[in-house]
Amino acid sequence: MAQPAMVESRERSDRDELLRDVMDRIGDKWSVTVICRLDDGPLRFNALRRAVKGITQRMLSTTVRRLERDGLISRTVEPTVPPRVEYALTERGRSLHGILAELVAWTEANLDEIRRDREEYDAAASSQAEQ
Amino acid sequence: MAQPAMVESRERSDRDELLRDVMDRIGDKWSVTVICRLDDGPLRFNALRRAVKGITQRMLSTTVRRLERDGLISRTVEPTVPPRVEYALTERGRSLHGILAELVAWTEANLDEIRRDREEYDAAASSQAEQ
DNA sequence: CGGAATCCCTCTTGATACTG
DNA sequence: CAGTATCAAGAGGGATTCCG
Repeated sequence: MAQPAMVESRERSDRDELLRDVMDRIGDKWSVTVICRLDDGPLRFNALRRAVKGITQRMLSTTVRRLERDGLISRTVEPTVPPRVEYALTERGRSLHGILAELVAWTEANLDEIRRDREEYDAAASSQAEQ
Repeated sequence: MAQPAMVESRERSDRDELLRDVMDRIGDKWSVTVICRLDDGPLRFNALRRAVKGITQRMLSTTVRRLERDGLISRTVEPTVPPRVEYALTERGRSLHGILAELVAWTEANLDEIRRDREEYDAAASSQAEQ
């Protein structure tokens, strides 16, 4: 039999850096929302802007460029005047969205209790501060 | 038949805010790594500090306090001298780790290609800047 | 329409030193 | 051992303006 070490080639700390590389990308304020919106279908710049409530032009521009750089979304320009630019999830982006959808489901299932725990924690902390 | 709207009670924009609430928590620099380390078993403060390479005392302290506030990890103090404080994942923390593990797997499967795409993207961008 | 450039401010993080 | 306090630096993000 082969040693487990041959299959388990990555150390834990390597996985840490790996995961952080992706978390740094999708952990910003807007990336996950943009991915979720585009999972419903391709959108042009201003339509996407309207779909992602609260985002500024600058941040949408920055976010889609970074996602395109990582091959998670595609950017298609029709050279008309004025130009039409369409953004869509790539296959890689769709596969990532599948996992994010699980995170959404987990959040919906847990967030109410988490918020209660937060209040409880804050109440306990502030009552202790009064001592 | 019941309207789909009765089941689909949350709007997309509500889910956006929901998900961001959790992403804001685990999207910071250290939370995910701490959760992954504690999934291997409970650890005391300095052991956890050694397990999470590169973290400072201050950031570990801040991170575990926030994770405890959300009920993702537990903090147990043995009132000895000097004190022993043990951190462990809660049931909720373990269930979240299950999803993070999928994210780790996705990252391991995709990161090499992502990094290649990044280089390609940057090379194309810089060659265009020379024009 | 779909951006880029600039300014500015806040929040996160890190370094360091101190403590029960 | 397990933290807290203080300070400084840097990145992320918002508002505004300009452009092809």
